Amino acid sequence: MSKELAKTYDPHGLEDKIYQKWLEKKYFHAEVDYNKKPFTIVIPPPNITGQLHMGHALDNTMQDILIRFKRMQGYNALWQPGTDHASIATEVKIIEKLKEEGIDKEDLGREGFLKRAWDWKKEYGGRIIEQLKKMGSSCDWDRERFTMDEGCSEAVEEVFVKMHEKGWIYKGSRIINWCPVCNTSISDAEVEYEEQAGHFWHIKYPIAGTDDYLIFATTRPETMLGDTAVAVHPDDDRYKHLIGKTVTVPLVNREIPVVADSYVDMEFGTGVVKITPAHDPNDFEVGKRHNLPEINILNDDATINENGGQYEGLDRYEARKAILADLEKLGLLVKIEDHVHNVGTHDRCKTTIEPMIKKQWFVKMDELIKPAVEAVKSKDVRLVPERMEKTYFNWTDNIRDWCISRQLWWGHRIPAYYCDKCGETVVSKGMPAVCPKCGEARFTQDPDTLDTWFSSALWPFSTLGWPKQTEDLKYFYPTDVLVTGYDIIFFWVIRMIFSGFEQMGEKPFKTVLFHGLVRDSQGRKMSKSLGNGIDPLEVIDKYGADALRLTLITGNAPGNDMRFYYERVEASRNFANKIWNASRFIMMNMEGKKTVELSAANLEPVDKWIISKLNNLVKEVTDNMENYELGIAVQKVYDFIWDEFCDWYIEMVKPRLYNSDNKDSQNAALATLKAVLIDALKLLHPYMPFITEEIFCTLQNEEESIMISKWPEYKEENNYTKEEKEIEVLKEAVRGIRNARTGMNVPPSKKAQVFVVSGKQEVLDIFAAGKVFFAPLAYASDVIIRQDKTGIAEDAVSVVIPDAALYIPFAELVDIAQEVERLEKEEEKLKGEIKRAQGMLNNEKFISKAPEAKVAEERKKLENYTQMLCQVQERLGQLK
RNA sequence: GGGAUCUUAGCUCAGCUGGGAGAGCAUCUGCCUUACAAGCAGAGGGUCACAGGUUCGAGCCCUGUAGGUCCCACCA
Repeated sequence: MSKELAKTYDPHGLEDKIYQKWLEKKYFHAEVDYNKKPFTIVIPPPNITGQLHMGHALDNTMQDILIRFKRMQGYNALWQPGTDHASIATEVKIIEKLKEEGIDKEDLGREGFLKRAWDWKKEYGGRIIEQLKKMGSSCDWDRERFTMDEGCSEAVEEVFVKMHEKGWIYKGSRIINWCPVCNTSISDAEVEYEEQAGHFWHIKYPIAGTDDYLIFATTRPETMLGDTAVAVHPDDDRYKHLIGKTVTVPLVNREIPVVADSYVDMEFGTGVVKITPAHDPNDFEVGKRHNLPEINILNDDATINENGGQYEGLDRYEARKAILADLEKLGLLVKIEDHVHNVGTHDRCKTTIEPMIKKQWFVKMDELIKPAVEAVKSKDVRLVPERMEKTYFNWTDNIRDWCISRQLWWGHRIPAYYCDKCGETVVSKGMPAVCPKCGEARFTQDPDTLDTWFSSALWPFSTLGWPKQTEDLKYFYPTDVLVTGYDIIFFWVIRMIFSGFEQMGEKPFKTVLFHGLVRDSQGRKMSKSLGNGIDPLEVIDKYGADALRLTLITGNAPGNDMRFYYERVEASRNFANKIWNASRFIMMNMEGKKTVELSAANLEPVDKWIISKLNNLVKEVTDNMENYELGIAVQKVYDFIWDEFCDWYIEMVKPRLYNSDNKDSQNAALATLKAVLIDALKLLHPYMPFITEEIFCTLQNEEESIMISKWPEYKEENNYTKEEKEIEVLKEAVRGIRNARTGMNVPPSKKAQVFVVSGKQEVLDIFAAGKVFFAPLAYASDVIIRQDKTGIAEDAVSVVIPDAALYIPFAELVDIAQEVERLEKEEEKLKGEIKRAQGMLNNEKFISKAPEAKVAEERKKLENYTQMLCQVQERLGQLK
């Protein structure tokens, strides 16, 4: 006896209860087992500052689908979870929180601050994990990791020391992006360019020893305090004579040379550029080429420093105002133009960054990147969709050294130690014992921490135990698929790939499956400031996680953005309800009957038809999923369940279920219903894990869980081509009759006789065999099968299908004029089809060049249509 | 400036290697048919942005044009 399903589908409570069961049974847990093939996914670790948003929901749904699919296929599936310390994002949050308490970061000191940070981690670090569980994520929670846990930290130190020894990590004075609010350097990838309305100030510098001037334009006049040259193009005739001369920087009265450099664009502005090597990346390069001094004019908080003379202490924007005012007084400000330009801002706090020269740690990229480029080129690492390769190479081709030091406290501290006595730098795991240079035993560790991506780059192997050579690492690495958004290709994907090759000598994953952004119903990015974000938890609360998952995965191709709106979730929920009710119906009919075995001998043509359909579905869906076409795969399952199974098959077997006289037939129907439902549920399970589990377990409580059941397989013996065709004939006839009846406004309650007429005995046999369900579906009071149409009322409604005609004598109900109109429409349609087919077949080139099968197909169609047209025309002749 | 991508039904989008245009929602009509009105049965609605080309055959491949979105570089 099976349990009963609740009367209506309600995900509330159900989902939590099921998830709890899965956890208790340890279904998510994976252990090394050489008898099984591994399938591994590492989660993109969410930030500990994070709340679940739609992006996470999509990302994790995709991963869960793949993991559940592979687990059912018999792989040893490991989904490795964890969280990211997210150094700057978290530090900013903590500082905000401290501010509310009236505490300044500096007051706490490093130790105190870190204690607060760990408290934060404790409090919020697990929040998003709990939210992921709501989604149904089948992560191996026993293996949860954190980028700053002991093992990951060891991995970071190991890599830093190794790469430093190799010379690929170095400390250097370079121009970097400085965030004056966060007080730290940031990498190029963290700079966001924002279009801003600004001005072009045209300024004159007096040429030394003359009364003449050089005029140039600038958007950042305050940087003139750090000018050490002006540059012109070497071929610019207007200025050739001035090369080598000097000009005076007003206000600070510094004599600086006029240099020639092809970096200058003659066409742009006046063709003269002021050069500030310490505060502009291009100028920095020019400065290097011409050996110019680098004058830093800014403090870390972007106020002017002692090099700024009378402007010292002013904020950068106040200084700008003051300088412009002073220039104007001196008559050196020529004009002001409105100018829209791109301003670099910090992606976290939106502050305008200042380029500055600082001593920072860098990773040398030129050699490191090579295997990562090669791997993608050779498809050793496959990007899905393929076009992402172009984005990938766009970055690798223009790679610059990676600035990895951050002037932050929350993160992995750089393992570099400076001798207190001689200042020697020692990079080592842990504090060195003595200075190799002077023998001193006291050191001070570098105060900086590492870019948060430095540790996430190691995530695929650090989570498996590296640098220890663990069994996990041997077995589960390289991982199989990485699922992530295309927006972090540069930040994360590339860095994992080169780190994998460098540290492990092997790629970190075989495939990267990209998804797009989840946007709002109007196509806008969901954001806090717009307030247009939809909380996945709210959606789950309203419609269930299954509905949310299905919504996120359908109607969307890999790497494409998608719009999210509630109507779509509703449609998904309706589908869940549909399956629920169909299952309830099947179980109701199984009540009190002995469990039946599926036996081919007892199967009727409809049973074979649906089994054959399912068999093809299994093949297609499996193929689609192997190719990461998740949306296509689930769409096919959806169509199969709703259209073929519910709307056709269940309706077709109802008469057999209600008639207990023929037990064999009833059993065959029940067995088929059950078997097909179970396999369909299995195919759907990766997408909608909760509802499928609930139904599966209710339906057959001998098995523990659908999630560890076997994935359906394509079987040659389940291929019933003949029955598939036969049932399609009946479906076609039913559709035709329904169509005709609707056209006449005949209500379903009004039954009528249906005559089936065909000269072909095999067609008549099909109807004879299917009569039991054909009759109710065609609203027939009786189905009369014969070889000719003698004795059928002249004014009967007629429906033409290939090789047969159906007649429905409605007597008083038939409106002859309407019937003629309908048949004429049919005639037109058929004529069109015939014309099309003839067009193709009359084309000699088509006959000679197109594949034979295609030509035969068209011939068969032409034959069918011609024959149908004949019947329609004959009928029309009678009626007119 | 370089690159990517999109333009398909009223709306949102699928359409896998070229072989008779699909779904969901919306609209219209008829149904409480004993699993489901969160449903059933039907209907209407598309020169697949435009212009060329390749091909027996193009929504799909190539070239160009227009418009939208995004990424990178960067404008002193």
